[in-house]
Amino acid sequence: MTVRTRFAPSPTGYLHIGGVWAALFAWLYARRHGGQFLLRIEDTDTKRTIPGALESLMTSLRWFGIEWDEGPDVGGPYGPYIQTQRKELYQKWANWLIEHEYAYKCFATPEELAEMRAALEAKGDRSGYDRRYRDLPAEKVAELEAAGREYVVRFKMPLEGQTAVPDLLRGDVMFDNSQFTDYVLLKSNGLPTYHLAHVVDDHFMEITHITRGVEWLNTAPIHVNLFKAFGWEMPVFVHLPVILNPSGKGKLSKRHQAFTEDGTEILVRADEFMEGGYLPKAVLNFLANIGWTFGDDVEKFTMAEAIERFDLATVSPAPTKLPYSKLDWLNGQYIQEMEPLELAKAVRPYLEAAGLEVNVEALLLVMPPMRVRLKRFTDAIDFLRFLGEESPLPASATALTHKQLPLESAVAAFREAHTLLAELQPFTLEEISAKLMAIGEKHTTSGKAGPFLGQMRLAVTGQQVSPPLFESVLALGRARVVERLDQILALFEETAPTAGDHHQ
RNA sequence: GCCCCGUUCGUCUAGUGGCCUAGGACGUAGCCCUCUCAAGGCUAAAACAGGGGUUCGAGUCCCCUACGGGGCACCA
Repeated sequence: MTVRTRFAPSPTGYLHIGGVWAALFAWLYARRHGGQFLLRIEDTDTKRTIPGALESLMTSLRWFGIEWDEGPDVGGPYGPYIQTQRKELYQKWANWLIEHEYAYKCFATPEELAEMRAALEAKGDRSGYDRRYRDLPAEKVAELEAAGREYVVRFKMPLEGQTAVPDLLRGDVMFDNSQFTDYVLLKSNGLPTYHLAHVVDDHFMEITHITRGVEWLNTAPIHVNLFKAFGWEMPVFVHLPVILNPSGKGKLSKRHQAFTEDGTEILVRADEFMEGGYLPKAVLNFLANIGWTFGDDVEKFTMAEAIERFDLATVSPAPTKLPYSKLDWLNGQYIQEMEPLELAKAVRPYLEAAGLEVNVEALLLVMPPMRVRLKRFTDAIDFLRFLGEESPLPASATALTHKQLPLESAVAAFREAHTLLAELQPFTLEEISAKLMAIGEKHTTSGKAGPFLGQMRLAVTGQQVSPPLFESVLALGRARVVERLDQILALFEETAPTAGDHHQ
């Protein structure tokens, strides 16, 4: 039997990172076994569907490279893959259940239900329904129907005994049937609830492994009994653990505080990872390490490699928090492997979004040393600001001195650097580096270039932190550097007009 | 309140009765390297929630407690 898994989100908003994780595991498992992975849209709560959510969801999934073999847009032999378009199917099987006495029509009005709930709760019963329409005589049912009364279809849960939910990660989980009531399968608007829809769909779509969050474990007995009533073979249940909020309590939710107390940023929506400057393969690698281990103490691997050994059975049932700092590390590792051109292309949109116009050649020149410095593409913004916009001049010339580079030496060194860079031939990294180094060693009291290079960086880029000086100079280009040094020398003039030579 | 699940370094995890003086990774700290920032190398601190069993032997099996999480809709 070919393995068939599915990801079945509701189009109620942006894709959640936990959803990506669940989809990834289902996808990996299907790929591992050469089966199919499908995308199904559970939009039976029409009040909650948000226009555009479906598209955004598919865009996100595709950005990650999680491709479905069957789904709303690609079609497939078991479609349609959008539940509201399968309404008749659910109604047909709801009727089948009624005919075979596994379900019944319940005519309770909202008011009636509210009263019932209150009365039940007063007795400490939170089930919300007392099964009062379960055994209504056929004539009475016909009568109410003839009167045009609205109704829902409820499932006849077993009144006693236990239901075992066979869970791949936990074994048989036992539930007393007495704690359940008769749940709604078909709403009064004719649309199914999750319970009916997913059972019907998973059966007809021939899903072999139901992967879903643990929040479904408690209602799984309904599903198990439904499969039994229909006489359908039960898929394997895999209840995936929740992903917890690292900043506080509870599960990771879309309404969250953006940072934890130690200052790490909490990303939740799939698109936040895209905009945050992460590589999809890094995020996927990161997620694959949550609840599952590649093995051999290996933490960095491709999805192709993961597919070779992925197994749902070894997924941990324990809830976890996302270790975001590990994502940054992984992303940095992948960035280090990028070709300069590739990196330049990846980084540019982020610079532009930050309002920095940087030409590709300049960007390319500075990419080799930048590879090792970026955790996310967005990190490039602060590093390369000087390339994209006029950087502020130091407040005064003293800012360009150093205890090993007093004012007079600084003036002399900057003058020399100015002359040098204005004329240097060829204007290459090797030349710039050798000559600037020499200037530094010559003027510094310690004879080390370091202090001068640091001040030179500040002078040229206006930044305390930048890519290595020589690459920065190269990327800025002779013209801009010389112009910049003109301004720097003027600054020295203001501060110490008598320093250096004597034109005034 | 009732029911269900879970619990190894700060975090993600390895571990399926002896190979565990508990391994890896991120993060943290120190040192080296160094033009800033990084990267890289080396080193360090850091965990079996607690209590009872079972067993020659328990992180590994069982029970209880504690803690964490989830669920109890005509929402999924």
